[in-house]
Amino acid sequence: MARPAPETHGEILAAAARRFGVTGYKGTSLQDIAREVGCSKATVLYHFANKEALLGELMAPAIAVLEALDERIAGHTGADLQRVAADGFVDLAVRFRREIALLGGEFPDLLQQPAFAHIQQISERLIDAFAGHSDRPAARIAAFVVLAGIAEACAEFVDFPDEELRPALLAVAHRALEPTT
Amino acid sequence: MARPAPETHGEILAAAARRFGVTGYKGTSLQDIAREVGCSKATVLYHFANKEALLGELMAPAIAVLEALDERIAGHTGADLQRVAADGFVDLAVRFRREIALLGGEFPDLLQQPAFAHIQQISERLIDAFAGHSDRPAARIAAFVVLAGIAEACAEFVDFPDEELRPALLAVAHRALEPTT
DNA sequence: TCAGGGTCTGACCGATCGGTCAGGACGTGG
DNA sequence: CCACGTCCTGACCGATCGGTCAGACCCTGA
Repeated sequence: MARPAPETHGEILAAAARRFGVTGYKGTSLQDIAREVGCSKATVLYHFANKEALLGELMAPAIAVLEALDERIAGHTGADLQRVAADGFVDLAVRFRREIALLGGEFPDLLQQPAFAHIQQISERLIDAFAGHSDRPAARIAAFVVLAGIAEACAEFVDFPDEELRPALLAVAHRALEPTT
Repeated sequence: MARPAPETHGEILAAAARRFGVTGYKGTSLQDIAREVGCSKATVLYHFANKEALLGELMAPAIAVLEALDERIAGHTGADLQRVAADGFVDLAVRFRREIALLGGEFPDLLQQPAFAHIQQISERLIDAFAGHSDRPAARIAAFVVLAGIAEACAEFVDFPDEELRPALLAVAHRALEPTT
């Protein structure tokens, strides 16, 4: 091969994003990624400690924004909280919909891993915000439907332009969420 | 072991449903299922041709009801269609939420298999019905959010009583779906 | 008593998984 | 010229996967 410039790291990252998006995390082998890059599996593991580290580096920007949103909603209450959470989450989901898509619906499994444990808690706080801090089952169920539905829709409509997807998701979110009592 | 009655078939089915629900289809091995039953992996494969046949028998009732819903919505139009589709899907999702949960978010992968290919088409017709036959992007996006969100919520709220889950899902579905123009 | 069919099992198979390791190729500074 | 660090590789590892197979066990009917 004799690559003059060591841009392999980025190429592996891009190839992994593509493969994860098609066949999911568990469904993609290091062999698959190496084949797409055109290098050996050992090279992939030279640039990344292991498969999980690859996923971690791929998700890092999205997670950082998610944590920022988590801090932001902590300063709001009532209907204001609901609006800030919905707007913030839709914006995040649209911006990072490629990252959401590449998980391929494997959120539940991946969130079990200790490295992503705090994301589970953040998503629970988001549900709580969507529900307007209400613990009525109907409010919590509606909040979950909105959160999960938006995430899935972002994975589905990956090729839609941002300026069309974002307002449509915002509209359905505000329609679906109950007004805070 | 010396089992007097050959009820092993049903025991394997029940054990598979439990395991799939916890670790998903791909994440559950025939070994896992055999261990839960207390028999050998070979016994599992004596009662079922292969792993996919096991899943097929587990999902058969839910698929039959889904196909019935698909036929039923074919006879309606307009706002009537939207209401029938939403009510029918919520009812189906609640009744078979255990089956939805045991797929563990692996729908996209599993639907690729030719055995489940027609389910993909049914879900597309459901989206179409939710959107009131509109091809406006916003309507189709809202329809997808509702469909995916309800499915995910059913998997999440597996232990909720039917009579509490069903009306809550119906309410959020009717709120979220745009009125047909 | 014995033949036959249903049930079940341990041993085994090839494939693939994530991951390790010794070492080759190559550019660079002393 | 040589030593060193970076980049990369083929060969290999143990584990696990879904699936096969010959045969053991047991009940039943002739």
